[in-house]
Amino acid sequence: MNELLSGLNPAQRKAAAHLNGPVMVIAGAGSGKTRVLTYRIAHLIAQGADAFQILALTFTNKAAREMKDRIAKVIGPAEAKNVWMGTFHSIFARILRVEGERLGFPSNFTIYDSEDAQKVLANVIKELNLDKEIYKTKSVASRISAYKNSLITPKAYAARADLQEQDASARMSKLGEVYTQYMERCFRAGAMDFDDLLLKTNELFARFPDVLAKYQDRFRYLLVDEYQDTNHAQYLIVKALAARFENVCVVGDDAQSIYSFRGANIRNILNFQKDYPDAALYKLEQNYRSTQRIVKAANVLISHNKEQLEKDVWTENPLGEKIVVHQSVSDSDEGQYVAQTIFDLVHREHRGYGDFAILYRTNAQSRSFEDALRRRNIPYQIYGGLSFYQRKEIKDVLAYVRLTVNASDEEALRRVINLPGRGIGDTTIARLTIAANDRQVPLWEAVRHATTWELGINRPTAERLVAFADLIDSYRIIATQQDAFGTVEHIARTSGLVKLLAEDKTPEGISRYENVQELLNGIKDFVEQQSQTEDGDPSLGAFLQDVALLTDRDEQETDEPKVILMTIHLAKGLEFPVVFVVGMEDALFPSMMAMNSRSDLEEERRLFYVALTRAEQRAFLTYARVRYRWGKLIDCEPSRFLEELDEEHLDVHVPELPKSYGVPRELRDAFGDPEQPRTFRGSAAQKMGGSTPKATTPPPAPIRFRKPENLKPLGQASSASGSPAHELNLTPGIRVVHDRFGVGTVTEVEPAADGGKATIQFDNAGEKKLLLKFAKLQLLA
DNA sequence: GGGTCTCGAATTTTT
DNA sequence: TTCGAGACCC
Repeated sequence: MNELLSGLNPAQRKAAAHLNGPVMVIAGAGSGKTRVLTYRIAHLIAQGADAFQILALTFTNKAAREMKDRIAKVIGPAEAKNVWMGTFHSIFARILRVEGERLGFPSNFTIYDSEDAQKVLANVIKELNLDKEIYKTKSVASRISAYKNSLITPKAYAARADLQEQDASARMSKLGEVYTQYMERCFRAGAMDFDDLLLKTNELFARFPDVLAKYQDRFRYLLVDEYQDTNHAQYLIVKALAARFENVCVVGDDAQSIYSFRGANIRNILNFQKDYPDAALYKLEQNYRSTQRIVKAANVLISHNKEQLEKDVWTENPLGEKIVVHQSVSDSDEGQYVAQTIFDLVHREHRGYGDFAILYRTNAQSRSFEDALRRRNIPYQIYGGLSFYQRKEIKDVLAYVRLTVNASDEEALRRVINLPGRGIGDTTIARLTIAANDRQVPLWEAVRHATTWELGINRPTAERLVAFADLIDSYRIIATQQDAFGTVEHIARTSGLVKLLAEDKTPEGISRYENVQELLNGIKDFVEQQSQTEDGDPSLGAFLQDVALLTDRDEQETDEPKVILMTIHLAKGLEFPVVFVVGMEDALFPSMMAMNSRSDLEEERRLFYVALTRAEQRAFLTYARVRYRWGKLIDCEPSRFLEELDEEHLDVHVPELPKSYGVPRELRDAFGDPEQPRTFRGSAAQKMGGSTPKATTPPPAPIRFRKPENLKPLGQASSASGSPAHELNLTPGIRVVHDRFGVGTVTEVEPAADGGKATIQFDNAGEKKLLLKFAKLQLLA
């Protein structure tokens, strides 16, 4: 054993070697967490555990893939293949394919992605004659998703007066009905959404103890990666599976919990020791990634959070350079500074472009960096945005595939029934929908019976419907005779989809066409891969299962090194030699939506912690004084997080503003208010600049990131005019409704020129301090 | 049924 | 500003 684990440090080794009983590993950033998981699995097998008895759960396909690869290297690919390793969703989808019939789902059930789910909801809302301005599909979807992640089924919801009241106060008193209908529609379509995969697994385990026992017995060793990101549903699944043998090892870092908006519950990791009182706790505190400066600065930052597990991350790495904090005049200026700095470092320090990452809070920020990088001919790659499988043309092809595999799949049917155009319009589909709803059957049945049921559809259209149904049936036959590649190629050719794409000669059209070709190549790869393994399954159904839970494809690793641009969320788990964290401004980072409550703010701080700890050697933090947002130029203040960093580790660049800066054009346009003396703009900026020259003035001015309190922020004077929120004339005691927090009582009002602030005690969301200028409050009638 | 226009909304997003 | 959805027109 010692030989196998000899490459680990003492803490890592203990964590990897402690095989029985509950174990929690708190792994600081860059502390070799994956290494521990990998060696723990290898060690388990070396100690005689059957690879088939090990279940390792991750959050992303990428993480699962990486771990698989690493384990294969340690214990050999043959044995590694037997370990059940994958995302929560893929593992439990696999189990539900086998066991789902107990819950009434066919084994070929479809997995609806978020887009499908929202379309179903939109239909339900429409059919229930609800106001779509109030029942916005997005917010309805996120509410339902939150319920599912808390295991609140429509039935459970019906028993929860508090939740109903909360929804009613958001003027969605029919939410329960929408939820019920939505579930019903998915069920009839033989479909589960992402959340269902967890919800139904819980239901399965709760209702069928024999099934639970089977999997408890099978998975004697559980490992969970990124445990801090588990939601309630995932938590309960793990708990249920672990109940018998309690050989459960969770690995995570509470300081990197950044997905609470997706239902992740940081309490799961904070309470692990309460759930398993005799749990062993190991802390991986040695950081192998970053310089001492970065590690120390990150520690100081995260120490501002109240809720956290105690740990002391340290490193033996060199001290490294100070973290540069840089002020820019504007967002475009910020872009230029970053591009210029990358250019300089590439030449001065002989770095490659691939050494750099630019991390931002919101996708919208990428533009100024793209512009600046392009101007300097610096190659870059943006991550995020639409993934391959979310593209329309790909989803169109896959919809045919889905329909072939599962004819009940309503969303797939709706998507392709008139694509390419077959003369089947909205009216016809509406009639089919009514017929299917009346009979409580899948929409497909109505299509199939278009000529036999009395639906009021005219003869030619009914015949076109039957022809379409025949076409899909013919695909089903092909699918039994050919592998996935053969079938999809046949579908692409004969459905008319490819022809449709080929006709479009615009650059976008050509790209769409190529994407479909790319999909076909991917299917060919899949088929070849499957045929190489003895128990492989190259069928269409197998392909669809494989693809339904993929969001990204392996990023095309280009040979050319490129500067990476991505959101901080996407950067979690990655590392880069040089990192720029940009847009370090209040209301941007921390996000405005997160500034009202302690827990939200702490999550933003963790997000900054994640950003900072991505850096191996150098980190740059930049902010701008003004920035275009929603088409308007707005005034910005440096992020409060910057003040929280220990200045000992910082190198603050606040360039002297050029003399000609006086009244810059862009500012004059936006803020030119003749009645407003405009000295303070300049003087505030000058003060910021004044502290730069490090050696000169005797009493070194303390670093100030924030404007002195007595300076009114620019722009407010002119923009303060009547937004509805401060016409409400709030006084303490008034009951109001907030979009997100629901109903609350005003407890305190602080008037100000810009609308002021109000403290509100929300019935279900606690006390919040809201800026009236931004909070969309409504009086409760 | 498909294109064009206007309006409105606009963190983060592992699956 | 930009993106998307929905209304509206041909």
